[in-house]
This record gives sequence, structure tokens and C-alpha cells, in this order.
Amino acid sequence: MSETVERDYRDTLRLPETAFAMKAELPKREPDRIAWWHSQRAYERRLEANRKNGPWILHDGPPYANGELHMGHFLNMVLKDMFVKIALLDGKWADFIPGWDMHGLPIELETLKYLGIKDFHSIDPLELREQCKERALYWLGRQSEARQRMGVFGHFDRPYRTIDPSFEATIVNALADLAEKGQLYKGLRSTLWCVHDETALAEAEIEYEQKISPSVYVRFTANDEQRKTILAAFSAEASERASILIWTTTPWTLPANVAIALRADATYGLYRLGDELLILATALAPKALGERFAEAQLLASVPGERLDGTRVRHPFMDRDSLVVLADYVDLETGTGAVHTAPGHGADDFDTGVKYGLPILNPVDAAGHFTKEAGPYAGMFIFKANKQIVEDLRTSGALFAAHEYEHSYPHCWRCQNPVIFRATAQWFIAMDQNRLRARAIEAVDGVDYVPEWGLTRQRQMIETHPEWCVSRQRIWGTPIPALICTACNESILDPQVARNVAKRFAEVGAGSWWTDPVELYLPAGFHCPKCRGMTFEKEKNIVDIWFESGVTHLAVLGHDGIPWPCDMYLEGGDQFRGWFRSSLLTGVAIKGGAPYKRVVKNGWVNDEQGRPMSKSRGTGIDAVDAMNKWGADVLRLWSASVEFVDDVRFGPNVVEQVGRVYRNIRNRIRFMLGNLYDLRAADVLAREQMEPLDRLACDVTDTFVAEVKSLYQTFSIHDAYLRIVAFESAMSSFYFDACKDPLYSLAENSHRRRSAQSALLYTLKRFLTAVAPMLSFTAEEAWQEIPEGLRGEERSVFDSAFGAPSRAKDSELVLWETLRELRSRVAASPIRDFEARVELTVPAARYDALAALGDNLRDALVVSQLDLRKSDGDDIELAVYPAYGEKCRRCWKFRELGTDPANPSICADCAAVVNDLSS
RNA sequence: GGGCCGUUAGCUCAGUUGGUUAGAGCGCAUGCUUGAUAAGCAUGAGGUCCCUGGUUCGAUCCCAGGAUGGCCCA
Repeated sequence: MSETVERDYRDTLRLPETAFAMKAELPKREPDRIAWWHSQRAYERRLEANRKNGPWILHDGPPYANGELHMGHFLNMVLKDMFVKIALLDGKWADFIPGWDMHGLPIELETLKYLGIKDFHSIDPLELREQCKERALYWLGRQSEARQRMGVFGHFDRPYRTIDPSFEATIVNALADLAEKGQLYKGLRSTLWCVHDETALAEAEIEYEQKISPSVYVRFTANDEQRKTILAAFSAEASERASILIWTTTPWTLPANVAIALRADATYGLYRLGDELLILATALAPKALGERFAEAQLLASVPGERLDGTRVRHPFMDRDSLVVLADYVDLETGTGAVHTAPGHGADDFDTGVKYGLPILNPVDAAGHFTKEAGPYAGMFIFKANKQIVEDLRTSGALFAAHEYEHSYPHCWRCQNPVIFRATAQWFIAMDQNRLRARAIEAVDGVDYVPEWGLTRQRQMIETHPEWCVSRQRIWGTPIPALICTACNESILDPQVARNVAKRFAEVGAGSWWTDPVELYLPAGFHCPKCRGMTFEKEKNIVDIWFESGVTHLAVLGHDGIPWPCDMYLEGGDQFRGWFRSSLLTGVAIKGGAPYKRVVKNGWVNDEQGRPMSKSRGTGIDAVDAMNKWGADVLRLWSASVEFVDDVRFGPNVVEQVGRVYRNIRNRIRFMLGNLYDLRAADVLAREQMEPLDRLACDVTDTFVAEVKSLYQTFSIHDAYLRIVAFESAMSSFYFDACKDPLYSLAENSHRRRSAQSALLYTLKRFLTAVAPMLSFTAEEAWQEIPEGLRGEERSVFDSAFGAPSRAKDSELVLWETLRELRSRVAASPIRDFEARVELTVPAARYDALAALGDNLRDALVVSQLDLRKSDGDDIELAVYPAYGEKCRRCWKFRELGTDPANPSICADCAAVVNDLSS
């Protein structure tokens, strides 16, 4: 019957079937998966199951609660999540408590802007605090949602927050601890100060930007008596007026000038120029004197130290300026004679202290000159620059004036230039109790990834100046210091602080503005200096770097979470920030680092390797990116880059990694599709499987063992490479070998069940291995595994890496041999079922191949195979056209027509078909 | 200006304890397949291993200097 000859046997095959779609539609599907995890309590359930195996804790560095999250946040947060999930799948109690940094100037400024208030003094502090809290909570909500959208597991229902009363109490108790150890003091320091925000700034709050400043050369002229001394130092005689020429880019600091610093070993020249004498470093004279250098006549020269202690007159204040010596005087710019105002510079301050100079600070908090500045009282300092230069010109003190572009410190938030200003601030004494030395020792005990982080961290401690922890703002935790009304002494008493902490824990830090001071005083408390009994509360708040620096005290060491924790993971900027602040408080208060390991992640730059920035519009919002590409593709991107280094991100990069994602997804889909008719009772144990399938399982075990060990050394990227290599090898070799048995054999045949069992095993192990990075997809696929084959593991996060044993070397060699042979067949002009292969193998390798039986033919995907022994050293593979005709059903070349009812198919297929129809 | 880090195919990255033709995945080109099909398989093209010196029999790998990008700082 021609009808039979033309019969299409497709519907008698067991082709793949699965609801796991080829098209991922991640942005659409992912939110449902998050809801499912939530409803299943997937994370909490696994945590409880793991509790007995002990903790592995990654302590979350708190993102700052203002603004949307960008891809830098994404990378950091997803990496943290990967490590948490790796620990989870390894059976550890990986309790992750996300946290937020919620106090501080940026939020205060944003709130003021939001409220349309220019001067923060004009709003009631408690009202402002309430508004700030609202803003911070708003951003926390946004960020928390975004973070969960990433697929991050953690206790988002109970994050730690620096504005929680309990956290504020932790901060104040930490201050009490430090005060007790004598680690806190109040002192006059030259502090970085923002006149716009009216507060002292930490170094971390400074950004360097290009700024144009006046560049002025000013004469400090000697009076008669002074001139004699100076000329004597030069052993020179002359009658002209003599001046030391200084250079500055901050004329407004001149009213505070009390000295001129020279370098002891530099050579200073006495030049006659026209009708005057000028003193400056010879090395800089050509540059400083410019065109007039040609007419200058060098009368004499001496090393700077010879001029130490001489004096000149201040150009407009009625006082002398003392010549002093300092190492930091450089011979690159200026005149080698450095204008010194101890109230307006860190170096200047140190020199001032060294020489016992008066520390003048004629500038108020908002940047206006005080009466001390004489004629300039009341003027804004940056505006006064011009006036001062004009006046210097008029008085003849000005030698030259230009404009000068240089990098200059700016306030990180308001972007205004900052100044140095001597003020009374609270400091953590770095060298009290050997804090600095002990911190460095602690660094040596920490494991850094990458290793050079240790050196970096050491340097950050070694060069760290005293840590200024006080701020003159509203939105923060008060420093619980008192001022004695009798003698004006500032007192930070540990007992008082503990009372304050207790009160804050109950009602929050706002009470500092409302409570009477007496509430905090222990009975009989008096001023240690004058024994006074009446006090006022100091109105400083604590630096937010200090707040985030004590998160370990608030989170670790409670509720089963150990102190120190296992890992901190943040961007490289935190060597100077959170890694350091946490280390210092840890060492000072608890005697060690709060972490065993510090992992640094790189910066996310754009596709050209340039930093992303909001202002240039190159910043990419994390939520936008997830809505566009899906969190899982972006998670895969995080694994595809070497996260320790700086990484690049952009549409093209995502497109590339998206293709890798689709590969992985399709390979998962193939495995799933071939499990649709497998029931738990059909699943074969490893030893019952056919040799090729057993080999595939062994190779899978090796893969899982390798990925697990890469994960454990934090080599996410290497794990990614291993995963991609594995799935692509599986696809091009093993899946191809499985297709014929899976599709054409009888449903319940041993060969077929064996292949299915191996695919099930491989799939489950693979999904567990990729779950830390491809959490959404792994879970989606896990849910598509037919009911009953998942066992007790409802979620992929109930599964475990376990302790897979690696395959024997001989097995891996056999696997690689098969892949190699298969690829030779696949590259042949006659290939696959068109082919008959003659394999001639060395005797030593014969047995291993022969033991595969007909699986060897399956592995090469050919119709016929002859295996022969030879004396040679290499395997010879010869390909010939297969015998017989192409079976219409299984496509293998066989003898056809053995079943008269089905003349176009082979005997095996006929048996299957007849069985189906009976 | 200083400290630290990076620079290997169009992209993301391996690698070489210094030794014959430097690898993978993705992309690209070509072919096969059409029973994983907006999929699968194969083949191929593509690199002065940032530059310049030095050490060495030999350097992409070691050393020095430089360029360039990044982070932190001044």
C-alpha cells in the first residue's frame, strides 16, 4: 500500500515536551518567581534546615538611602547574593540581614531642598529630623524593592537601619566605650570645612575638582631692623627695601598669616630687582620672577635654615610674620617661601603647633570674616579674594597676580569648594592605646581578595590622620557630650553616654533635643575640671562613617550571628571607607577586625571603560535595566565579568551575555523536554545505567565538584567559564548521542530510561550549580521537572552541592576520547547516520571502548560501528557510507522491510510501532 | 603630583612556574540539519599578547621606562 510507504512515523517518536519556554520573557516572569519564593518561604525554610550546620555570614555594607540604585549597586548586591546562596546550597546557615545607612548630610540636604528651605537654622530641628526620616524611609523602600527584584535572598522584613532607636543606642554606646578607653578627645584642629553646609567634613566627603583660583605673589617686606638681620644672614650689604616673596592661591587666608615656611636644605637667593631686594628659592626664581628674571641680580644665596627665626612685616595686618622651616615646602611651584596660616591648613596647623604660633581663625562657620580679620570683617571669604588682591596692589605689596587652574577639594554634596578652618571637634585618637598599630596588626590577620587589598588597607590605616567624628548638623545621632556652663569644658562621660544610649533605645535620638539635660546625669555628676554642676547638651552629631563603622556591633554578635563575620564585600572605594571605619571601631572596641575576609569588587564603567555618571547621562538605573533585560541576564553578566577588576557594562555587553543565557536556557530545555514521561519508579540508579550514561553522570559530578570549589575560592568568573564549557560540551556531544535512544526506542526500554535517568541527574546537578547566579531560571526550570522527580526538594534552593566525588581519571580520559571521536565524525563529509565507522584502536585502549558496547555507536551518532584492535599508538577512525537504507522512522541506515506492514522502517522501529498500535 | 590596579581576537575572558603553530565562549562568514527549530551541529576567518628598551640561546610571560584606563589620595 502506497499509503504505508508514505507514512510519516513522527507521531510514533517520543519527542521532547516541556512547558519551559524557549523564550525567557524574564522581565515578565521574574516577579512571579519572587512572589513564589516569598509564599514558599524558600529562603527561611532553607535557613532553618541549615542551622545545625553552623553559620556563614556575609555582613551587608549599608547602601546610602538616597537615590535609585545603579549598576554598581547591582553588581555588588548580586555578588553578595551569590555568595550567600553558595553558602546556602553548601548547607550553611547563611543568614543575611540587609542594612541601610540613613542619617547624614546628603539626606538632610535633599530634604531641605525638597522642603524649599535654604538655611537649616530656620527650621525646628525635630521637624527637620522628622522630614529627613520620611525621606530616608522613602528611599529605603525603593531600594529594598529594587534589591528584591534582583532576586536577592535576605531578611528584607527586618533590615538593620541606622535610624532605628536600637541602632542609635549602639552608636552612642560605642562612643561610651571609646570614651572609657580614652580614645575620644575634643581638640582644635585644622578641619576640612564646608562653608555652604556649615560643617566639618571627613576626607571621605571630599571630591577633587578643577578650580580656577587667583595666583598671587606677595611681598612680605622687612622693616629696618628686620632688614638688617636678614642681610646679615646673607652676609650681604644693600640699601633697598627687602621682601620675602610668597605665593598663594588663597589670598583670603592672608589675614590669618603668622609665618612663612622655608625649606631648610633649599637654596634661597637675595635678588636685586629694580629698586628692591627679593628673597626666594633660587630654583624657582626664573619661574616666579618671569620676564623680570633677566634683570634680576643675585647678590647672595644661603640655605633656608640660615633664615630660620628672622621676621618680616605682614603686608596689611599690624604684626610680624615669622620665618620657620618645614619639610613639606616643595620646589615645584611658588617661591619656596610658603605663606603659613595655622588656622587654614593641615600642614600650616602642624607647623603652628611646632613653633607655638598663634592659631588664628578669623572666619566664621558660614565663611565670613570675623573682627579678627580687620578691614575685611563681614566679607565672604571667596568674595574677599578680589578685594585683598586689589588692596595688595594698591599698597604695593603685590608682585604679580594671575589666574591658576588646579584641582581643589570640594564638598561631595554641595560641590562647593571647601576650606581649612581650625575648629573644636571630637576626634578618635589614632595613636592612643596603639590603635593605629593594632589596626595594622589586625589587617594582617584578614584574608583579602584580591590579595593586594591587604597592602592597600594597611596604607589606608598608616596614612589616616586623626578621625574627626563630629558634625555640626541635625540629621544624625547626637554626640552625647556636655558643656559645663561654668567653665565651658566639653565632657564626654561614659556613664552619661550610657544613660543617653538607654534613653535613645527607648524613644530614639530625637529626645536629645527635647529632654532636659538633667535626665542623663548620674547622681552627683560634676565637671571634672571645675566641679561645676550645671551643663548644656552639645549640639554635634556623629559622622555617618562612624555610624556605618559600627554596623558590626549592631548586627554581629547577636541572635546566633558570630562576631567577626565571614565576609565583607564592597567596592574598592571602601578600603578608605567602610572597611576602614569598621576595622577601627572593631579594633578599638572589640580588639579585632569584625571580618575574617574582605572581598573587593570593581567599578562598573560604561562600554568604553569610562566611569558612568548621572551628569553625562551614562548612568544606568538598575531597575530600568532589569525591566529591560531581566535580572537573570544581568546576574549572568555579573558572573561573566571578572568582578574583582573594574568591569564594563552597556547594551552590547548585555546582548552578548544574553546569547550565552539563551544557550544555557535551551540546554536546560532539552533536558527537561526529555523527562516528560519519566516517573520516579522508572529512574535508574547509577549502577544500573548504560555505560555512556553512567559516564555522563560521573562527568557531571566532576563538574559540580569543580564549580563548588571555584565558588569556595570566590572565583565566580571561573565558575561561569566552567559552566559554559560544561553545558556546551554536553550539548554538542552527549545530548546528540542521547537523541536516537530517547526518541526512537520504546518508552520503557532500558536504554531509554537510562538516558533519561542520566539527564535528570545532570539537569538537577546543573541547576543547583547555576542557581547562585541564574537564580530565577534555575528555579523556573526546577519547577518544570515533572512532579515526583524533584523529591523533597521543592525549590532548587532546597537542593545542595553535596560532596560529589570526581570521576576517575580513566573515565575523564574516556569521555574526552569519545568527544574527540565524535567531533571527527561530525567534521567528516559523510557523517552521523549516513556513516559507518571503522575504529582501529591500540590494544591498551581497546577494553575501555569495547566495554561501552553499542553505546559507543550511540556516542558517535553513526549507523554502524566496527571496533578493532591494532598495534599502533593512535586511534584510527575511518568513515564509510553506511550499509542499508535510511529508516524512515529512526533515520539510521538499516536493513528495511523486515516487517511487511512497515516496509520503510527497520526491524527495531517496526517492533516499537507495532507495540504502540497493539 | 603620590599610592594601588588593569591593558591578550569585534566583545567577555583563559593561559604561558620564560620554550615549538597563544586558547574558550559569544559575535562574524560558510556549510549541514529541520524530530531541542526565533533551536542544534560542523568548518573557517580574525591577535605586532599596549609601546620602547633590558636580562636570556629564547619574553606575551621577568626587569626598567613610557602610553593609556580606573580607584584612592594630595
